[in-house]
Amino acid sequence: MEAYAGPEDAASHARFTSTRRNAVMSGPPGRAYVYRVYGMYDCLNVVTGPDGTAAAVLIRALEPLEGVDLMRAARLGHRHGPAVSPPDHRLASGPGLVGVAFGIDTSWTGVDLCDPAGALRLVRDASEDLADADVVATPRIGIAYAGPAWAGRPWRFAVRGHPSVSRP
DNA sequence: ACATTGATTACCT
DNA sequence: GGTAATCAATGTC
Repeated sequence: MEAYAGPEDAASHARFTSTRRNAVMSGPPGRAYVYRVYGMYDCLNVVTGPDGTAAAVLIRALEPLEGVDLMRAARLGHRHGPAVSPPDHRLASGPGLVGVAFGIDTSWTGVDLCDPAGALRLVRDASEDLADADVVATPRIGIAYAGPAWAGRPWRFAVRGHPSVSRP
């Protein structure tokens, strides 16, 4: 995952004046912010700042634990679904692929991810204690345009050596 | 109204 | 190593 701040963050979508795309970033936390990159991939963020403060976390990758068959089906049905299917652990190993695997598009923006009855929600899985996970912090990916001061910040977090992480 | 660009990925040599 | 696909948003006229 990767952290993005408000107008002061030269790498953040919130650096621009509020638009229909990024307005939700300034709203209450726990909501979804989905944007389209390069005209093809829809990337999922979780709004994190308090209401009135723009901030969000981009879900860059995740490990498929259940519904692998559904993810493969979603991938095949996607307009940019690749011809060959990857191994299970690579079904969501990138921000664009997370969107493809879950069938998420920009219409999901604003959805409350903390609603226990929601179709897409954040849960705490007590069966796996991530407090002991070997987490590494690295610079964010693909934001060199923001300049060294921001591109150099280690705001990307990943489990070290995890097979589902998008890049080492 | 038109030109440029990106929080990416898959496929090619 | 390089490039095509494809569009919302920004910047320029």
